[in-house]
Amino acid sequence: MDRSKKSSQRRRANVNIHDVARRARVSIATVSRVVNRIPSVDPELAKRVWKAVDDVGYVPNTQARALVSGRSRILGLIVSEITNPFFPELVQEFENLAVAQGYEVMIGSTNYNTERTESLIRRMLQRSVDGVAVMTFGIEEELVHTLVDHGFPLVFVDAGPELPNVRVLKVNYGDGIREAVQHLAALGHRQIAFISGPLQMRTAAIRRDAFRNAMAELGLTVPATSMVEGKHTMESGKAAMEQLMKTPAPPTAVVCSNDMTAIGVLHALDETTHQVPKDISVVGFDDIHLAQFMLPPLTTVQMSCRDLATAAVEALRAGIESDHPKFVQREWPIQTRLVVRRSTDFPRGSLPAQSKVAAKGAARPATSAK
Amino acid sequence: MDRSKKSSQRRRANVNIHDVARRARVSIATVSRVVNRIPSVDPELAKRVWKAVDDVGYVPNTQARALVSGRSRILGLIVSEITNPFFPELVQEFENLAVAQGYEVMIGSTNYNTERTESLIRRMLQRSVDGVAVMTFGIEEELVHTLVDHGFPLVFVDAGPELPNVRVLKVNYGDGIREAVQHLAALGHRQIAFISGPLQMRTAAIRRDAFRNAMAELGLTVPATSMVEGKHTMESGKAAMEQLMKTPAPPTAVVCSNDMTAIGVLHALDETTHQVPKDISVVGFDDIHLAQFMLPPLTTVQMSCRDLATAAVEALRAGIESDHPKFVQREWPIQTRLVVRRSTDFPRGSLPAQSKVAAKGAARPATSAK
DNA sequence: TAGAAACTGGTAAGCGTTTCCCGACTCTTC
DNA sequence: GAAGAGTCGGGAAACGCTTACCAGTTTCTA
Repeated sequence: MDRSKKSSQRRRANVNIHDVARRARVSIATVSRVVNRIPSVDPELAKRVWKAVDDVGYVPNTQARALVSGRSRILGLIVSEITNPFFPELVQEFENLAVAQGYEVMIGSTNYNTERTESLIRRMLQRSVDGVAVMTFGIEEELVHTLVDHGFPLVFVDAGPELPNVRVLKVNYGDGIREAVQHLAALGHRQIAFISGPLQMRTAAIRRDAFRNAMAELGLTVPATSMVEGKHTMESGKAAMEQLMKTPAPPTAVVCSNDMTAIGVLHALDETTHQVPKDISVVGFDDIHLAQFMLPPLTTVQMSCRDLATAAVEALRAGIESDHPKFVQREWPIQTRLVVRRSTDFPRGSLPAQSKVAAKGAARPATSAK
Repeated sequence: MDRSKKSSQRRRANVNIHDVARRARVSIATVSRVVNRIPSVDPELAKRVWKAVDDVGYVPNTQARALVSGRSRILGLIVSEITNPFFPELVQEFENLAVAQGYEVMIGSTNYNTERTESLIRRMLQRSVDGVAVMTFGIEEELVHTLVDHGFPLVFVDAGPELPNVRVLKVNYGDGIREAVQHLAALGHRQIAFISGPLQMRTAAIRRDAFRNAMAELGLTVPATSMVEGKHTMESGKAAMEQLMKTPAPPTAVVCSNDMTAIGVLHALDETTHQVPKDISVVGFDDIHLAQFMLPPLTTVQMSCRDLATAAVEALRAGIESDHPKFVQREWPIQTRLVVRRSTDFPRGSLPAQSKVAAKGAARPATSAK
């Protein structure tokens, strides 16, 4: 009863700019100008056009728009794996910001798979995205090359090629990790171990170095057996912790390169008689949503998704919309900070009970657990 | 050195079909036919064209294609909240399947927010998606209306309007929940409580009814105090469990309407002296990834993301590509089944130790914990 | 009051495809 | 050897929009 209107074949275009023009008794050029808010149109006329738009229910066709303007108003977002809880949060923020700026976002996960990644890039090319944010936290060389060749604005995390259209989100791992180490040291820990991510992943190496430096600053040494390489997964975290417990002088605290690793550590300890935090303190990194849901809720270094997303979208927009893309800053700083929850405490028997409260207060910075 | 080629203004189109045509010394029509694998082209000629395509690095422009063909080859996917761990898994599967069929997917989350949802639908309309899967597990009436009016293929979960272009994924909650109840009953539980989702959410009501029926089948009664309404969140699960423990005869087992609720229950119990599963057994629903990472790993009713995604994509494709969309089946069944992990066990002291093993074997169906 | 400047709004040329229609060519067949 | 059937491939018309260019009006200045 309603769809008989225009069913020449299968669904064809809805109403178009001509319908609006006819109804408002103006040319299509004027409609276009009104819709795009080009100020040279008489306000009265504009009002008439808007009314017509409303009356006929006109929605501009993005494909046509993109075709003629050369910009798709789509931003690509490449992450490692969408099922890793860190990323949905990032995606969400990114999407909100992009949409607020009139962009759509095309999401893809590499799953650490070259073939998949290549197809992903090809897809983005085909849809002619206006720019791509690569938030994989690991440089995958080929990916970089393919993308760079095509000349559209690019954003990487931590490091990226020295090219005019590339911006880099510089995460300040040092601050957060130093806070974590100092927090543990203030609680009385001296034997602090570190479970890193896969070291060929650049971000993993950077985090590890940040840990080493923070320890050195406090004059604490880290025996080789206290540095274990994991894979940023729960399983690897569990395995790493089991290995740490076998060493002659097991640590009283463990700092992990990401939260999933820390969760693995919690699991490993759950299978022993050790309790967290009474026997061993655990610190994660990322502050994924899940961290606060663990038992006990995880003390962790927060890397704000919102900050990351904001910087990424802004850097991309700057590259796309600026008249002088060359002069846009190349590096965008991102802060990290410790969030203290319940997985860290004094090492067993380290302090007399009555001084605990004071020390605790001192050792626990900004306890904003959410 | 390379980009001087064609930089009339800001980045303009790369190579186009004309370039290929020129190089292969054919018309653009032929190139189009070759690229679209229309069989009426002489194989030799086709080979020449493919070579030209390769030589000049031609990538068809999707916008133009979409403009003329009227199909964007984009599938819309609407979920409730991408940060709820259930959804990324669904998104991933959906995307894989869609891409395999040559579609791109446009994801959006409603966040239970009407305004946001409206803008989302407007965006999808603008990008002229070929179809939309609404996987929110809750009917939001306005959403439905807006979508339905536009006539493109639609997929809903559980229930949807009776319209020719609408397909419905019918989840068989009954089977999985019955398995869960029988599992608990077999272990010896009689006082089994249920924490539902928000009951105005259709899926929540269905799950609750499935629980009631399963209990009735076993001749077990459910006192009103053992049915608590939650909100499908961790916080609400925690609150509900606290309420349950205050009742005169607290349950020995709790079935939850989703996993997040169950996780909340775990948290509530963690703050008491009750242990899971020794004192209380807990069963979730969904089998989110996280479920197996809990302490203890959660026994839960699995609703397979892959099944859901597969059905959604297929139903959508059927609506889009079929010559006779009317004859495509309206209902697509989805199974559920129990996955037994470690959060369920005998009620304390219910069975003598020596018979445990046997009972356990009997009571634990298909223990495929991953 | 004439002429220039400032505004408005219309015409039409693409943007890169797909696809209809038709002509050219190759085979058959009588 | 010519006519009819069957292939193949090219020309050109959309698809819906933006925007350069231009023409008509109005307003301002000398």
